[in-house]
Amino acid sequence: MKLPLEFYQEQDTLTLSQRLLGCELVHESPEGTTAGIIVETEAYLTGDPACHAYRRRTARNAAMFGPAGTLYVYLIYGFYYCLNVVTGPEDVGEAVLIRALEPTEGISLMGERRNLDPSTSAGLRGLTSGPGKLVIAMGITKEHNFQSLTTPDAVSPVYIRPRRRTAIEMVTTTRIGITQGADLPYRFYEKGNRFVSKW
DNA sequence: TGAAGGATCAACT
DNA sequence: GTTGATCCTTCAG
Repeated sequence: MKLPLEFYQEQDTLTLSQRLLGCELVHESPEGTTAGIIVETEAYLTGDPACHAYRRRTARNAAMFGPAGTLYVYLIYGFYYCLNVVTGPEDVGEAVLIRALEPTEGISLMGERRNLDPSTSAGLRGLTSGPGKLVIAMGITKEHNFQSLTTPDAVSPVYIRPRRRTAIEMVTTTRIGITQGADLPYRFYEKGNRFVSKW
């Protein structure tokens, strides 16, 4: 059921950013399985000054240069991790940032990880309504950097599967929290979904 | 060798 | 609306 390698290989980064909306991100962790529908993404392309791979390949951004369908996890502001899906051919540093999820599975486990009460409306929304939050709720760590979304390795499996739902209305805007390339329309989210981080 | 700054969040006023 | 928490990477000297 998981999306095959070809899904990541055969589409460019901007197309993938849009097509990942409505798909479901799954983590089969030792504590239990958590999953959520992707409702917000951002694209980071080569030649884009906001992209970590813009300057050159370094130890930090090396995963972005891996094959499509690889995970890129990195620390931001010293506190939080962000989760990216690597796209583009090998040796091309492009990726899609997953910015928000709508929880579907393992909600009580997410609540424990986030120290929130999912039985309240605010608590539920707070589980995954931002890139740093969803990484905590899903139990994803820096150990998942470089892991494949299609070929499980030693770390607990993370993958994305299609999820049938009615056609969504998509909104295209500029990206959040960056200074370079701030005018580029590379952010995509599901219109009206309350788990989107900001609208 | 050092210092600046960043794809964030939560708790303040 | 503003600010503090806190750490790793990068670039300059």
